[in-house]
Amino acid sequence: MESKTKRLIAIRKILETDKINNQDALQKKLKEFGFYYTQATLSRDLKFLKVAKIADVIGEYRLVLPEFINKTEGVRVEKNIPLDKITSMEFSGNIVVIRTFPGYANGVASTLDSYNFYEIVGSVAGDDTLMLVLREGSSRLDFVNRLITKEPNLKEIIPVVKNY
Amino acid sequence: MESKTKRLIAIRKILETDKINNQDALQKKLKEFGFYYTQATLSRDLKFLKVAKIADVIGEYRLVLPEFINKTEGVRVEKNIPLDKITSMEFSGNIVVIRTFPGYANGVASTLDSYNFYEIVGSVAGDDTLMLVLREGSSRLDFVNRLITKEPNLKEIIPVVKNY
DNA sequence: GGAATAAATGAATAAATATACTTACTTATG
DNA sequence: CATAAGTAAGTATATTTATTCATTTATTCC
Repeated sequence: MESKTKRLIAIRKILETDKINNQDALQKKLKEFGFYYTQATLSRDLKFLKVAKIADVIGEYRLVLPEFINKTEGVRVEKNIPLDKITSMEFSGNIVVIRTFPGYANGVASTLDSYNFYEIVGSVAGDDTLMLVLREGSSRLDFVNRLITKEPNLKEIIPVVKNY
Repeated sequence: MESKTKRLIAIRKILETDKINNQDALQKKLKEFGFYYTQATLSRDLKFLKVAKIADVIGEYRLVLPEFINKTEGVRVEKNIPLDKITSMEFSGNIVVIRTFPGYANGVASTLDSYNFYEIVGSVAGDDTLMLVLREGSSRLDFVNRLITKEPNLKEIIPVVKNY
């Protein structure tokens, strides 16, 4: 049917502009545009369109078109600067301060970013220093363990850390 | 709890390597790793981790970590208020970690700087991440409230915050 | 045009997922 | 220390979503 395509387009348009949190809401919205279909059809449509239902930052579910999903990171196509540019690592509070050879902080930061460690909320880098913010609930040891599995030769640089 | 973090990490690891198509399968897989939890808990975990359930190319559903979702096409329509470049905001300790679209962190930081919020001691920005240091005595809520009065549309991005 | 085949859809239902409510336990606070 | 406040997680259930099955509607190919 021609109207199927129309409906799919309408769905995409709706999901682009409105916050729709389930198929029921979508069905109602479609009605406003003159599309009368059952939930079953919408389920099939969403499967076809690869729409995802994801919780957003405020903890509400939303139907999201695939291209609108926030890739946080990890997809950055920068060559991985080896972590052996790191010269030291220290902790203070929930901050990890990492020193590198001059000029390498950004490279190291983006390498670490690309690993997308759950324990790290975010990072910023200057010239020879970068900082990571540890996630609340994640311990230094959690982070260190994770790091070592990725880059075992860092062991010498990583300070002895207690689990807090 | 410590074990919650461990479980979250395990979930992420499993979803990275295996094809998991529903919470039931995830629950079974977790058992192999010694994690015994109910479906309800996994539902909460997936919400927290922003895992999506999407149909893949062969029409099977899969649980997918946010950063693994393929952006196929289409570009998000960005408005030109600088703060609309913000994609997420998280807190850890006295640090606010703000993510932006690539390249916009500095712009956003200087916009925020220009507001001269009392609650913010200072900021640093990288490429797509900036950090604000909260003033001692100022709560997250203080900051969030202040921010919302400036930029109400940020509400969607700002996490639910308790007053500490 | 009409039989054969495929596609689209709804109704009913199965399956999967989210959540209200409760309990145990941990962490702050006076 | 005691009480409050917060967090984690299970149970039971409500809600949401996917699918099976039947029917209708379109498409293909003589």
